[in-house]
Amino acid sequence: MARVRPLSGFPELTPRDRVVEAHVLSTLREVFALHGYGEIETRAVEPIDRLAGDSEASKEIYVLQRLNAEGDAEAKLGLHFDLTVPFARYVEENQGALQFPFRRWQIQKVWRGERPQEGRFREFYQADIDIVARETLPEHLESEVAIVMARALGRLPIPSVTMHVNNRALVEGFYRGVGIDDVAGALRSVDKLDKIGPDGVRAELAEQGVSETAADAALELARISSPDASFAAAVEDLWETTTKVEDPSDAQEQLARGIASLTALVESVNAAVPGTAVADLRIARGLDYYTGSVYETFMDGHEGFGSICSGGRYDSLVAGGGFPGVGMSIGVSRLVALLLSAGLVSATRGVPSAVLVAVTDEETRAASQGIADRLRDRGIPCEVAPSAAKFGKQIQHADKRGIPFVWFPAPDGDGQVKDIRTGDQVDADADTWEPPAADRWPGVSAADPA
RNA sequence: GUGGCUGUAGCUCAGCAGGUAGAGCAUCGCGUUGUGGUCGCGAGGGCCGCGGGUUCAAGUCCCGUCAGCCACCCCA
Repeated sequence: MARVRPLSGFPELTPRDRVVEAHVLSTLREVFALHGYGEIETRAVEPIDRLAGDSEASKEIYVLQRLNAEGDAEAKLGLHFDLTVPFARYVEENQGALQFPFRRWQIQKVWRGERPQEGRFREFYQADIDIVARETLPEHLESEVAIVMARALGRLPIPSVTMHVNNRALVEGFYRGVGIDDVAGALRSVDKLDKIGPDGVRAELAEQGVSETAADAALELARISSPDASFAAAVEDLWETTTKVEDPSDAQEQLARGIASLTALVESVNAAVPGTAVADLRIARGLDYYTGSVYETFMDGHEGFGSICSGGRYDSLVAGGGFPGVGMSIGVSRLVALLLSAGLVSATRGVPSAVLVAVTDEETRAASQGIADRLRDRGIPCEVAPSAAKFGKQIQHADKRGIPFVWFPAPDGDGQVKDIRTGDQVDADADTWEPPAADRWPGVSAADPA
C-alpha cells in the first residue's frame, strides 16, 4: 500500500485546533441568527457554464466527473469556488418560496485550484451573510450587514478589527469625472497601492491610457480616509480643484450619491459598534460586480494578514437583472490558520472530556463506567481510564490531554474528584457534582496581550 | 498557473570539504508497589521527504517529483 501523504492545499486539523475552528463557526452562526438571518446550505456543485462566468475564474474550478464517464464526455459539473454564485442560483430557483428582503447566512466549504500558501488553501470554509431584495434594496441594509459582521468578529477571541469602507458609486463618479473610462481597470490598479506604491499605480494607469493628471487625482482620492464623515469635505475639495471632463454633471451626481451613502454607512456602523468603521477611499475590491458600499476588514495590529472579512453591494444577483443585494464573507479557514500559527488563540484542551474516571482495577471497571454514565446523564463529558495503571499514570494521562478533573472511585460510594491543576481533592457524588462552567467543555482562549 | 526558498528523531535544530546519523526538549522504563508534575540513572526512537543520476563512497553534489513557505496572479 502506498504511504499516505498530505495533499497540497487540503489541510486537516488536529482535534485541538478543530476546537478553535468549531468555536469560530458556532459563534458566527449564533450572531447571524441573532440578527434574523436564516441558514441555507447549497449543493457543492454547479453547472460549469454557470460557474465559469469569465475565463479568469474558470482556471480555478475543480470539475466533478464520474470516473468511468465516456471518454469524450465533457465535464458538466464543477465544485463551487464561493458561496455567492450558488446563492444567486438558489434565490432564482426558489424565489417563489422566499420572502424578501431575504436574509441568509451560509457556511460551507468552497474549492479553488490555487497555489496554496499559509492561510490560502484549495479547500476552505467561507461564512457568508447576504440580504437580497426583489426590486430595490434600501440603503440602510448596507449598514446592517457591516454591523452584523462587526458584532460577529467582536465575539471571536481575536484582537479588535477595523472595517475599511468605501463606495463604488463615489469612486466611479469621481473617476468618470476626471476622465477615467475603464473604471474597473483603474480600481484594480489602485487596489495594489500598498504593494506597488504610488509610482507603480501611476505606471499601471498610464498603461491603461489614463492621463497623468487623472492618475494623480485618483491617487489623491485614495489618500483620503477618516473614521467619521469628515472624508466628505476632503473629497469635495479635491473634486473642486481637480481637472474634469467637459460635462461632468452625470459624474458629479454619481459622486454625490456615493458620498451621501458612505457618510451614512460610516456613521451608522460606528453608532452601533463604536470605533469599527473607517471611510477609506482606497478600498477598491477587485470584483467588478459591486456597485455601492464595499468593505474590507483588518485585524488591528495584524494588518499583514490581509482582509479577513469583505464584501459589498451589488445591483443584480442574477444574470437577467433584479435581486439587488449586499453581502459580506469571512474566510474562516484562512482566519483560523492565521490565528493558530500566530499563537493568538488556543483551545483549552483537545478532547471533550472534563473528567477522567480512574480505574482502580479491572474488576471494578464497571463501577467506574457507572460513575461516568451518571456524569454523562447530567451533560458532563467524561471518559474512563484506558487501563488500571498506577494512579500517578492515570493522572498523567488526564494531564496530557488537558482533562482538568480525575475521579477516584471508592469501594464504598463514589469516592473523590481531584482538580489536577490545583491539587484540590474532595468527596463527591456523581449525581450532584458539577465542574465549573468554564471547564465543562473545551473552550478557546485568546493569547494574553504581550 | 509562473518564479523562488526550504525539507535530517514526535518538536526545534546541528551535521565540517562527499567518508557508516547527533543534541536539547518530548516519549518510555527504573529509583519511587496505587495520587502526576522535581531530581537522578537508563532505554527506545531515523526510507536524512520520495525517485533517479554522478562517485570507490551521497544527509552533503546534479536532475525530477511531492510537501511547506514566499512573491506574482487572484482573492478568503
